[in-house]
Amino acid sequence: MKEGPDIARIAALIGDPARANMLTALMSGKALTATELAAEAGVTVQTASSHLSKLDQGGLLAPRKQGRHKYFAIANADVAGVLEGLMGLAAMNGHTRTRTGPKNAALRHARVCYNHLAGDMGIQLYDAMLAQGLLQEFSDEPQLTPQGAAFATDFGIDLTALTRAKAPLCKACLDWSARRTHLAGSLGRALLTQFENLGWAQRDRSTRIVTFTPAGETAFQARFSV
Amino acid sequence: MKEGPDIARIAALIGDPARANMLTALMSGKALTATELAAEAGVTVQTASSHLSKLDQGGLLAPRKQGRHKYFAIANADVAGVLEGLMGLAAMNGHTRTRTGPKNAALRHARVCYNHLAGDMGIQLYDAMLAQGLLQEFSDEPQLTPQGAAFATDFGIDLTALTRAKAPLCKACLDWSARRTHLAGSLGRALLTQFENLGWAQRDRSTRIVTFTPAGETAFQARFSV
DNA sequence: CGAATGCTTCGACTAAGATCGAAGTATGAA
DNA sequence: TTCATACTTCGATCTTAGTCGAAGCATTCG
Repeated sequence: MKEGPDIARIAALIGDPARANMLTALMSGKALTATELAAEAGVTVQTASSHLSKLDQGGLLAPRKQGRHKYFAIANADVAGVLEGLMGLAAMNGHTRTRTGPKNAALRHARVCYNHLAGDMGIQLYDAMLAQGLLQEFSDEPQLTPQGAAFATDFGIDLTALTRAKAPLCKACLDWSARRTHLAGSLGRALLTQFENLGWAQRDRSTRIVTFTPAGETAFQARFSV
Repeated sequence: MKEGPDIARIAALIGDPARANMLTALMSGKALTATELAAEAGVTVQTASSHLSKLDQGGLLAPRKQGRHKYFAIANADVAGVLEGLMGLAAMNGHTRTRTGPKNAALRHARVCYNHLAGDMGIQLYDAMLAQGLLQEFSDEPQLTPQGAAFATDFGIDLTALTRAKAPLCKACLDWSARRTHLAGSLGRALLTQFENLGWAQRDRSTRIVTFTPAGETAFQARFSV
């Protein structure tokens, strides 16, 4: 009955528990199949299928058919941003479905947040890069310094390829578990990939947890100490 | 049933049409009473009261009692950011409750987006400040240049007071009607206030429309031409 | 070609919650 | 005090949409 974009429709889309669980699972950045997402949300495949088609129609998901599988992923960075924002709001107001346990502790320690590293280690990475002068904050947004660029190249990251893309290189992302800033953007993404390539860490398929090997943990600590 | 913040609860909060209308109305930055919001949403006061208490409990609103009135406002910038993000998503997918008409045209031309200027004129302001070297973009986030600081002071804005506050001075905000960037942050806010103080423009109480006087329009065009 | 797997459609059931009338509380004015 | 205004609470009704069983396509494999 009013003017303006129909914010209610897509908010309601995210507002269903089953759909929210699916979206949260997809925030790992990985594409998942309908059956996997059904398990993730705790519903049957029929129900999941109905939900997924609605999310797709709402433009929140980008489905991709591959043989008899259908993979779903978050549609774009805008959607991911809104979801992270909602997580922040929910965390701020204590509306967390607290299930404290080892799983949750691992999540708080190191996890994937739409393709970049979050959790305690994500925060440490960000703080260390600031302290070492690799990053600098301009009005709350991080900016890569010349030293930072040299470091990135030395670390095996192709900066020219990243800057060619339209996505911003550095972006601040607010962590919902600790309410602290960590590094997003294409550089944050490239760093996590590089951690994996170096054998320092490994992403878990569906839980968003990032597991560092003992050697990887020490190498990380040596390189990114505050 | 899952770990993580309960994103569904607050998304569902925004997802009800009546509540979404209230929130959209409050995006003007002005505080409104329960009765005004009831009219805005097209429901009775009883219903509105129920909705408002839920929004309050969810931490999305900041109510303030004043005599026998109760004023509601958006709780904080985080909430406003999520709402703008949702508007962007909705607009992107064509989920607009299109009611094209003079009212909508005025909205597209100049409107308030959580206290700063948006619409065509907001975009023009941003582009002109970039072209004149008052702003510069670092990784998609605007930054005030020394010339920009001089201009702001000359324009009657107390920059030292703004920088003292914790809120970022400059921030990019994506317009949902045109998908273009305009200036948010405390500077964007101060500029709109200054436009009002100079008698260039006037905000409408409930529609978010910003009306420029003929003199104000020409003064604006003279100062902020690309 | 079956057989098996992954996903979608259909239809019926159910539960959550939005809505409003009516009555109740609080503040301000006469 | 009495009336009026602003808001909240209660209770009943009713619509919406989430859910799953069953059946139907589509794709791959033996």
